[in-house]
Amino acid sequence: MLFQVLDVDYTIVNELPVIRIFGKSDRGKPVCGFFEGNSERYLPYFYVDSEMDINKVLEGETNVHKTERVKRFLPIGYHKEKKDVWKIFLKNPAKTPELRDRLKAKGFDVYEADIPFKYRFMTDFGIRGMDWIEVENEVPVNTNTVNVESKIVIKKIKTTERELSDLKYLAFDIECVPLKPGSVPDEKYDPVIMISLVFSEPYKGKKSMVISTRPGKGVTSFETEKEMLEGFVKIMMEYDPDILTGFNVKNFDIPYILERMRQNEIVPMFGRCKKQVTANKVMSRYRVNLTGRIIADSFEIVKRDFSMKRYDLNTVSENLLNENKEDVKHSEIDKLWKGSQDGYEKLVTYCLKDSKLAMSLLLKLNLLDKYFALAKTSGTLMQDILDSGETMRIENVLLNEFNKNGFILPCRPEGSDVAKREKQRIIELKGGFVIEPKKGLHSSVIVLDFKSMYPSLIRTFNICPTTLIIDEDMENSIMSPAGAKFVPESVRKGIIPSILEGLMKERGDVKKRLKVEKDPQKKKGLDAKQWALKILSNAFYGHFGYPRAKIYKLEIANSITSFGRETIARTKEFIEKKYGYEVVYGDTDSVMVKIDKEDLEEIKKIGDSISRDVTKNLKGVMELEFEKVFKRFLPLTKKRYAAWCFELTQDGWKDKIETKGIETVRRDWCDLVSETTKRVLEIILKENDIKSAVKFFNGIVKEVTERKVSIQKLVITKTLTKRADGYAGVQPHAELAKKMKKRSPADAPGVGDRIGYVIIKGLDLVSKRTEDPMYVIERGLEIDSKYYIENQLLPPVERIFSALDVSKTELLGKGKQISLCGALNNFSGKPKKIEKVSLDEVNGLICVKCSKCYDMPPLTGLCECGGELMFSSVKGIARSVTV
DNA sequence: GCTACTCGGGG
DNA sequence: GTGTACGAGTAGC
Repeated sequence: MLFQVLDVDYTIVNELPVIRIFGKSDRGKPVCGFFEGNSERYLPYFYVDSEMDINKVLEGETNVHKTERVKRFLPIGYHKEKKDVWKIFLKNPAKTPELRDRLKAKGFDVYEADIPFKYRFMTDFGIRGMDWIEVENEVPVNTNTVNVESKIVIKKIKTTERELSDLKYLAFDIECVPLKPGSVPDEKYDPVIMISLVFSEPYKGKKSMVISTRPGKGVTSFETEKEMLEGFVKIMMEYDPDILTGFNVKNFDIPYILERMRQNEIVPMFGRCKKQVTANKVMSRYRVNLTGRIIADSFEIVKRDFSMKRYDLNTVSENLLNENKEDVKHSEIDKLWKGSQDGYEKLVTYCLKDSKLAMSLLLKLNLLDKYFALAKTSGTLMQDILDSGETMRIENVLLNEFNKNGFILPCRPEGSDVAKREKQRIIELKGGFVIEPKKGLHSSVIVLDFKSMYPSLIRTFNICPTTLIIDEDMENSIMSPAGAKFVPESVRKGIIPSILEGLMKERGDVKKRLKVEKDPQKKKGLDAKQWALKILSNAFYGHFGYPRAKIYKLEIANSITSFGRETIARTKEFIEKKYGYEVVYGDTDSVMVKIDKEDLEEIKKIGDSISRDVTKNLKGVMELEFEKVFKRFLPLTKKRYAAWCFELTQDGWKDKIETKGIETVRRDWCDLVSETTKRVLEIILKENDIKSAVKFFNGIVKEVTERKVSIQKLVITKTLTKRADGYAGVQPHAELAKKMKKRSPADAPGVGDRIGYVIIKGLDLVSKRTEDPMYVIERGLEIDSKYYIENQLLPPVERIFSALDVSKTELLGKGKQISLCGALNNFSGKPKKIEKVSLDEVNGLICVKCSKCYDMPPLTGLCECGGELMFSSVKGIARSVTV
């Protein structure tokens, strides 16, 4: 039998563990393989480095099975010889931490005592997540501990290479109604009213289903919530998906449904073993345990893989699928649920659409390809790849490779060590070298990059914890500019350099295959593979400087960056001295070289020849590459620039505007800002015309002042995350929500709603001058053009222009901006005092003593000169204002 | 400029 | 489950 590994866990049989491998056979059948061990039971173990007789220490430890004296290399520092260490075998994996902590408390050096049993097994038997396993002469097992038909004993394990099997997907979405309208549903009290399910393979001839406690067209209805939830479990078990998906199901739908099952006294059992499904809250996030299936939450993956302003299902589907959610507001769900049959059916469609979209995201965009590749290359189980970050992947690779070569790994640090490391890291870890940018707008700049710089440095200089020379003196050692010393490859090749060599060579092979591959499906798979190899290679460097890492070594991290800084500095010098070109900028692994040619092909030729020349003079596997051309390059500061970029692709040269560190989209900016910033950059970079860009901006300022800009472009949007009166400070959108509630409680925005607002003219704090755009249009209110110019448009644009020495006054169109107060003073000479004016005549504040004008009252309530402030209007100064 | 805190998605 | 885990963006100093 042949099957692909989806999940691994263990169960206790006769007080000893038995490994279970959950997978999908080549014939599309779910399988569970049981592995007990061959002649001997396979048991958990860890290591202790001690000269003492450990058996004396372990007397009375009931969980210890046996001990062995074995030879291993210690992981940190170069050691000529393996050392005698104790290998302690245990009975119950779950009780390992207890013993580990007792030994640690007694001062013993403990190794590999924090490896989950399933990973201990996988490492020892060379099994990686999503691997194919070949089993011969399978023997069926008689057990009722798993909900899988094919249950077999595994005696011998052999892995093979094969394409991904066809997996079965289920997308679902729940709807629930809060008992208290307008609040967020509470899983303790508020029932689930409806669940939609979408199947990747038909289930009883259906592509989708909606189950609910109210009958309707196309709805499978149940009498009670309890029956519906039982129905949900039944469908899940019968359909038996490998992958469970939905939008934010991991942090909402699943925990919610589990609590509803508890309230209804249903045992939550819908995985592939007879263990209850649990969702544990860890630091405000849930971790769901669903044995044998993989939860792949579309929301989480999209958030990781795509950069967007917002990540709600509608925005995400619009951007990635060109589809939209059904148009139902949260506050409407209650009405539709309780209202007419037509309205109810709208709710059904809405619920179904959400599941469909979640499924489409996963399948149409092949979102999982990259993660399947990461699971295989790092050896991590698919669920862990989706749930956890880089650390776990790296440490899995490390465990595999260290063990294979006779090394053992340290344990993860304890809380107090992490805190110490965090402090030390800030002080001692030095990053890459950023070349001071040459001011101005440059033309024809070549971008040259070091190919995989940090991994290449690690390989070139044999940087590894296993080659680090600790307090020994040795000839021929390699010394980094940071001072650490490593043994050369001839003495011992480091494990990490070897890992990286393997990963990088494999990536080269995959890329070669990718070039000739024609089949689009296979191409996607190969592309995911090369991406995973790159991501993994690049993550090693960071690991040495990560305070929670098993191998945290600042000497190593600093050695890598110091070699990097040296390389970049030398490269800059080399290019400037030998070629006479100017290096206008560079960051960590790149140099931007300004040359005097126009033609792209010609420029590339020069770039290639410089790269070759530099590479020739570099050590080891270091390589400088031509990357792209900046036809125009505008550096603002270190780490911030805009460029008109040309890249050579398979279909010739492709151009785009590239920005780094310049915010073009920000949540709290209105559309006008991003549009204007974008256009300004375009004029500067593409037309090479600063004056024209200034003129364009002057025009926008004028349009705003003259109120010619569509109000839609001035709308700023924020989400009301809690009740409007629950905010501590003054929040613009919360203030508006309060106002709207006063006007019409029924239509007021509720918690979770997005609120769009504009800033209108007035005397209050800006945050209190927020208004509903519709209300502004209806009432013909005046927007605060000064706010939009000074606080929205100017900040980003000013940063760009200051790199070109264009001043703020030029941007505002000098002469035209006489402040209203100035005009007022000029008209009236000395301000006259008027007792009362109405609010719409007020246009600012004025000091009675020195006549200085203010749009907003200073915090002190008084003028800088100490004078009293009065309202000013076209008519003069008012003591009070009628509203 | 840096550090501390908040909030996202879901209904 | 031999594991205790974000991260971008904004407010505040």
